[in-house]
Amino acid sequence: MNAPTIAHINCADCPIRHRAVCARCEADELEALDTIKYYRTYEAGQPIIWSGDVMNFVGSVVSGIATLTQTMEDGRTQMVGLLLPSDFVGRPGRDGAAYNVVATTDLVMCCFRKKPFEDLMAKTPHIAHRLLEMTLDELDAAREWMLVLGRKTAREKIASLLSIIARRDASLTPDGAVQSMTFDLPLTREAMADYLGLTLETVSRQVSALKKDGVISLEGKRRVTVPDMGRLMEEAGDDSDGGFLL
Amino acid sequence: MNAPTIAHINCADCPIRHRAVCARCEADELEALDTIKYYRTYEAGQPIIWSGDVMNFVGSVVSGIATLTQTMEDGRTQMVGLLLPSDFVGRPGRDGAAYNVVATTDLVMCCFRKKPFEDLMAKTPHIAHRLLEMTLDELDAAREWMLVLGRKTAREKIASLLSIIARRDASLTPDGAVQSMTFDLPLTREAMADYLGLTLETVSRQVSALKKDGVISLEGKRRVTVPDMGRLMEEAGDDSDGGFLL
DNA sequence: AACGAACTTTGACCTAGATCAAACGGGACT
DNA sequence: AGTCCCGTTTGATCTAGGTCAAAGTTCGTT
Repeated sequence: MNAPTIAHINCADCPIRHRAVCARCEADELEALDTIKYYRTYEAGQPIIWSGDVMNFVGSVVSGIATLTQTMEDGRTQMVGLLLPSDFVGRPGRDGAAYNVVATTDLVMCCFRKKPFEDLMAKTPHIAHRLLEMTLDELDAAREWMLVLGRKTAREKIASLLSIIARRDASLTPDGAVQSMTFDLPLTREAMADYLGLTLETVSRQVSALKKDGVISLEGKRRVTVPDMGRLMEEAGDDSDGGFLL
Repeated sequence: MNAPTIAHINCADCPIRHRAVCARCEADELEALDTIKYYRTYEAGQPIIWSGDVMNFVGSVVSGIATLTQTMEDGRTQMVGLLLPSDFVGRPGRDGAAYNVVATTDLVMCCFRKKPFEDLMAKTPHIAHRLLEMTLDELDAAREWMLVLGRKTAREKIASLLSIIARRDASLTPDGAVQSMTFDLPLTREAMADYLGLTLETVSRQVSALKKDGVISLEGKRRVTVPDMGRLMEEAGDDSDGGFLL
């Protein structure tokens, strides 16, 4: 049989180009994975897990978008993660979910029952290594977001969010360095506000301001085009090391 | 020979009670670790790594406290992690440091040159698993902190920080459930501000307010006693599920 | 004991973003 | 075509926390 050229820890055959590729995985490991995985779909708006629930599976997003949120008793909520295709959900070695996971668009997940996955992980070190790598990436992302939440102005926050979404979007259809780009905002103003620690009114105002200043332009409420990614990243307060490489 | 009863991924013999224990590690793995580790000390205020530097070691804190910070070009800084004894530093599989790491007190680190550590990790799956577990814990902590930064008021932020420090402190000398406790603040008001996304003046004011309201009392500027941990956690806005278990 | 430097507190004022409120799409129903 | 609903925009006002400034502590040094 053919050895696969692209091998992800979760799916050998998911219909997306996975962001992360594990070239080390062997064909028989993938086959082992194939025998225990299953797909599951969710509708837009449908909750996937509530914080505190037992979570008897792990998995990753195949298509669609989900959010990870934390909520205080009085209703204040903070989004702590945005799950785009190829992102991993769940925590091997722990039963309770720590966050609410909600599908914000129609969503397909590729799942594994937790126990078999953990068994497989114990047997195949590459999977654990890959998972460690992904978790470290997520940790970096979370820490980058702490800077956004703690120290950036509302305008910088919006620009940071747009820049992150654009970057993730671009990585799915890469063209090397990109100067301008267009994409769909997968989030309502309220969801953006929850991600950024702002109110939806402030989000709306700042989006309007960025539009007025020509940093972005809108087609409808959701379709955004960024004429100059470098400019956007300046607005985000990131050290723009010139080009926008992937 | 005696199998060790407490085995941490980094040190078999570090003079601290490690927060996290890996009972699965075998004696020979520990011996292998012993042969490649070394200790290093830093003075209070001394930088350990600058963001962007090549980092040719990984390690963990044995004693003392270090901070992980990110800085924008204009000087705004956000602390993204507080390294207490037993915390791990560094990223197997990546060369560049992503943050500034600074010793805030005199510090002892237990280090491994990165390459040998990675080799060892490849050979001993338990180490990778343990590291994954620790990284997932850190990710949870980072996400909890996102809620603090994004949605909590200044007073809640201070209470959250005190509660976290108290919790970590207590876990080093555990007594089961704790009602009241006393500890030293390891951070200046400025460092607290950088952690919380506030200014040092606001930190000072809110600490004074918590003191005036009897939530805490101070002995000097740094020694804090919390008469009622439950009260403190209420102030922090955490769902205080009654007792303060560890 | 006096001096300095670093850290902390407190006060007065200001502003970015929150809050409250009203109006404005735009698409999915009848 | 009308209307209902949900998301969005925009305006007017308020306030938590930032900014600027000046004292007060603590502690190590001469």
